[in-house]
Amino acid sequence: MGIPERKEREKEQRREEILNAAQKVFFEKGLQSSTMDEIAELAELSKGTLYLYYGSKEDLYLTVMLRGFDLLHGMIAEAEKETPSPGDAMWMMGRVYFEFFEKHRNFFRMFHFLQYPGLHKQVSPEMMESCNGQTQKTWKLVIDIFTRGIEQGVFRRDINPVEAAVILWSSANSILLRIDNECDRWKKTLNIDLVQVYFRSNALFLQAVMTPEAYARASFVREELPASIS
Amino acid sequence: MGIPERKEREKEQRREEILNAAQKVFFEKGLQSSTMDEIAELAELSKGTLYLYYGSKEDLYLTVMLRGFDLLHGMIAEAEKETPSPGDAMWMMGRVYFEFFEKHRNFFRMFHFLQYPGLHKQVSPEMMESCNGQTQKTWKLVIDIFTRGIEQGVFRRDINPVEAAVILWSSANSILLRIDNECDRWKKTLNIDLVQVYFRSNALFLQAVMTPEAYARASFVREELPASIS
DNA sequence: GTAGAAACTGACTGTGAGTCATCTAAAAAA
DNA sequence: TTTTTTAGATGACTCACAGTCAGTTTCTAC
Repeated sequence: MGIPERKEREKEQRREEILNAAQKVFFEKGLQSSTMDEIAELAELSKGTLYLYYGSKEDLYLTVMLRGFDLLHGMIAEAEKETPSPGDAMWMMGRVYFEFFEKHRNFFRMFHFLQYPGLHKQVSPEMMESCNGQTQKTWKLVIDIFTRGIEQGVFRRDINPVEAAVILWSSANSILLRIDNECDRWKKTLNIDLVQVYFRSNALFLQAVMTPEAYARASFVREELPASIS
Repeated sequence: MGIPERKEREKEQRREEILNAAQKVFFEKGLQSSTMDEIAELAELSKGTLYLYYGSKEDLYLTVMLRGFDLLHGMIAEAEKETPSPGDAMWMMGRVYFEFFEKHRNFFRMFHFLQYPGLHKQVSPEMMESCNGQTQKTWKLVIDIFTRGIEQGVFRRDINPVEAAVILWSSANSILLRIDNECDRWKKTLNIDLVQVYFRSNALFLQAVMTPEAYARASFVREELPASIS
């Protein structure tokens, strides 16, 4: 254990410490209302030091977000491993994403930073690349399930696995976002439980892309849905 | 025409002038990069004056956005009026939103301000109310088509019109957002045309919620899709 | 012990949202 | 016509905060 190695370790540790402080502050206040001074104070470092480790506030934010991506990827990978039938696995994707949404709401909210246009000014290209790589990895998992399902005759042969993944993921994401923002409003004004809508939407989609035989056999069809979280 | 009336008119006109300047600047630079000073200069007024007419930068932004909502509402209302069959009308909703997306991309992008959490700090409650009212109005149009379609046996009786509207709108919105941000990436890395995905997603959804007989009769099924915009 | 490198600091700069004491010109009153 | 009142407009100012950098401290090597 030479000195350079120890220093390298210490540097990495400092990076982590900063990231932990940032995560705490970002979770509490969101990107806009968090300040670098506050993060620095929590990390017991000066503001200048933060910039030795991270290029900008946004870079720091995205690095925290990547932890969320990792977490979600892990959850999805595990669910996929434990669900051999592609039809059921696809249904599990929806359930797992919902579970992630409930347990790690702060990370879920961070994800939408990427989608919000015009907020990327300060993000370094390398950071952008990291994020794209991470998302690609997770997309690949979902697309592969579709590909496998088509080969096994579970999904219709005329659907494109990538297209199906985009459709399922986009609508799931969009409805969860609505649950996060507007759940109470929909409940009050139109008596709609958006959580139910989320699962019905996924079910409707699967019914549309699965072959009738596979759908009839699928075990999720009569599964009990989670209760509303409102 | 008394003096108070004239003054009132002039005040309203000034409000509009400010709004026009703001729209131009926001369209060019987005919310973050636009400054009140720049808007003031373009409107040939001092910054202080802007705050006599609008409570905050965000209020001003949302007021511009409301113009976009109006525009979209008008387009949807007209399409609905000219399409008697609820099945075709639902398909038209997707086409009209796409047309809006293409022609008024700047407004489309503004819409997502509402969804982005934590950006609403500076928005006045009245402004929020206005936005909710506007969106409700447009939701109602879509929901009514579903309700009518169910009564006429075009849509399955076991679907809830509000739920169907949420699902269709959310997924459409989400895919358009992806087209806006990531169209080229998907084309390059996976050779996927997201515009096609958008229309296929809508078609898949309609197939799932329409009765088989109505679907067989629907005129949109074999319609030619718009070419990619990439 | 000392030279030099690496890590850290915090006062400083620049920017931009929002404020407010002051000014101006039009309307009302005299 | 002159004076008073008032609504509307102004822009210099404050305050907050991201990002910088000249200077300081701490650690390593010799």
